[in-house]
Parts: sequence; C-alpha cells; structure tokens
Amino acid sequence: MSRKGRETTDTELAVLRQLWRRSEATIRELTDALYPDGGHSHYATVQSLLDRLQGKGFVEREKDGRVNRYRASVSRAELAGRRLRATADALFDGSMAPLLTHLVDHAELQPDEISALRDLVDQLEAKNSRTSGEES
Amino acid sequence: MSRKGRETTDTELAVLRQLWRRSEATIRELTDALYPDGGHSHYATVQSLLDRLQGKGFVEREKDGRVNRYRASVSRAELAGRRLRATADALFDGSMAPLLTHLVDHAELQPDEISALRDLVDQLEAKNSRTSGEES
DNA sequence: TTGATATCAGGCAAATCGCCTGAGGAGCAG
DNA sequence: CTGCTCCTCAGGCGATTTGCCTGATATCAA
Repeated sequence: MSRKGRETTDTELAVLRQLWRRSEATIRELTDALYPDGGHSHYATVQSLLDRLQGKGFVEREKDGRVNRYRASVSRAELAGRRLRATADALFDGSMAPLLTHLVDHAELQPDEISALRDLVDQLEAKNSRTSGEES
Repeated sequence: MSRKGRETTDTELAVLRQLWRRSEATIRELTDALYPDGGHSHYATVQSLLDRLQGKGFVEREKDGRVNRYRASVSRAELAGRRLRATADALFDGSMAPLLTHLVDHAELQPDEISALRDLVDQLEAKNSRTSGEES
C-alpha cells in the first residue's frame, strides 16, 4: 500500500500518449518525439520514465535484437476508468452517479454527442429491463 | 503554472470531508474526528493540512475570539469538476465526452439512476435545440 | 581502431507530504 | 501570583517522488 502521488505524472503520460498512437516504439523514437533536440540525457530521461511506467504495469518491454521495444499495456480508456474510480472513491464514497450528473451538466456536448449518449442510455435501459431481478 | 503533485492529497481530503459535513469547525474538532487519540502533534498536523488547504484556496479561516474557525471554500462538486477536467485534459485533450461514455458503460447504474440520467439527457436535448446557433 | 548507438546503474536537486517540536499567549482555578 | 490547560504560530525533519543527468559498458558498422 501507499501509492502516494498520482498514478501517472504528466511526463509519464506524455510517454504513454506516444505509445498509444504508435502501439510500439523504441526509446529513440520516443525521445525524438518528446525532445526533438534531446541528446543523451533526454534519452536517459525517457528511459527512466519507461522504467517507472513498467514498474507500475503500464508499459511492456520486449527485446528486439539489440534494442528494446516498448508498448503500452494499459489503454487510454482503462486509465480513464481508474481515474474516474479514484475520483468517485475520494469524493463520493465510490459512487459514480454524481460524476455522471456533473458531466452531463458541464460537458458542453455537441448535438451528435448528445444523441449518442441518448442511444447509450436506451441500450442500457433495454438491457437492464431484460435482466432485472436476475443475476448476471 | 506547474501544480506538480495532486490537487489535494488524501489526508487533506480527509480534512475537507469533515468540513463538508460540518460546514465549520475548529482545529480541535477536526483533530478529534480524524485522530481520536491524537495529542499535540496530531493537532499540529491538522493545522499544517489546513494551512496548505488554505494556500490552495480550498479553505477559509475566520477568527472567533481566541480560536480559528475553518470552513471549506470549495464544494465537493467543484472539486469533482476540477478532477474530471484534469482527467479529460490529460487523456482526451480536454474533451469530456469520452469520460461520459465510459461512465455510462462501466458505472453499473441502478434503474433509478438510469432514469435520472435519461431525464438529464432530455433536458439537455431540449435546451440545446432551443439555443442552437445562438450565443448566450 | 574509431565512432555511433543502445543499455544499465546510480545519483542529484528540488519539491511534496505527513508529522512533529518548541515557544509563546490567553484564560482560569487555586 | 503560580500553575495548568488549551490554542496558535514558526519552523523543521525524514521519507518519498520527480524530472533530469552522468558515467560506464556493450554492440554494431566502417
């Protein structure tokens, strides 16, 4: 126990972002993307970030010849889910409903997003009425 | 800029929680609630937490005779909004919609919560069609 | 060999966090 | 007054985190 700080820091997240859009990358590629003029030290910085991400289980490493290839082992959506749950736990005793309400009120959705949301609610309602009173 | 760590730590949040349910409290009351067997040192700990919360603008202090009375100057919902926005910024370039979708899919809502959500969507749709194409 | 590159081990300064000590002031009982 | 209790404030401490960096080693090609 004792994850003290955040789950991921901003710089770690910057690395993850790159991995998400590439699905796989070497340290060199990541360094070039994040620090276009970076030298040896920035390379090592990225490596540190990757090490820590790996320690947190957010990144996987695979040797490809002489170089290491990294890929994200957690998706953007998963991370979002973790953060949402963390927020719900911290502020609403684990209940997600207040977050939902807040989002609907403040998300400034586009019309198409609203109708997409409506569809989701419809599906949810249908599924729920079908399985009401039964276990999964 | 550069808020490095979290916006509030867990212990700071514990203090805030107490303030939310009391609306006002002295350090003594907070200490008794958070550290039932706490002595002078825990008292000072709570004071430190309050100082930092005040520095972040989350708490206000008011002298009442000899003692200080503290109250939260940020609501639970506001803090939730901040965290949601931070998550949206970090993971979805500021867009709230993906969070909403994720929640609807994973929050395991109760039937009454679903219908409440439907009502919210209805209102949103109505308001949106009324003001479409105009500024506020 | 020389040079470029990749990897690892380890460390560093700054900041944060939770906690704590110590000094001093105000109030009250004896 | 002398104690005693309670509150406040200033300041610091050790542990940890964070982003960055140095230096050494290994592997390849020219």
